[in-house]
Amino acid sequence: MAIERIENQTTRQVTFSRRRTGLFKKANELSVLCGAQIGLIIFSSTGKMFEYCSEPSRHTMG
Amino acid sequence: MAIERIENQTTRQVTFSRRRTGLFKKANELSVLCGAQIGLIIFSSTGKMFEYCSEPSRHTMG
DNA sequence: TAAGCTATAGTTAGGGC
DNA sequence: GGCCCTAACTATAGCTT
Repeated sequence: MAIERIENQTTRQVTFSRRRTGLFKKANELSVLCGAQIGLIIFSSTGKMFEYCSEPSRHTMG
Repeated sequence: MAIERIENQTTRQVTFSRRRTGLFKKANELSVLCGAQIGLIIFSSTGKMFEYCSEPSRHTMG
């Protein structure tokens, strides 16, 4: 599957929902596995905002 | 593989590098496929910063 | 550390409800 | 919109060099 804008609105919406969930999951895994601090903010093409912020880690924070 | 802090420093470093690359790639794919605007900032456990910001999309920007 | 390899675990497109 | 399913695709852990 080519990485280019999905023109069909329904398909784009479904893909956005699925991949956003996957991206948040991956961000959280990276944070936990490696003790990284991560902030992630997404604005959909309709302007809706979604965000993720990692938990503070006792390994990097006091 | 369990999602919990990797204690071995070498393994953690390698995993951080690999997964960070993967996360940036996924963020970019989501942005392009769905016309989303995305900002992502990562601080490694050693305090080094990495960031990603999507390209402006003509579909959501003027 | 950093590549490169590869088996396998994980993600997701497409479809139905 | 959400949830479930499966086939196909992708990411990556563990290993070698």
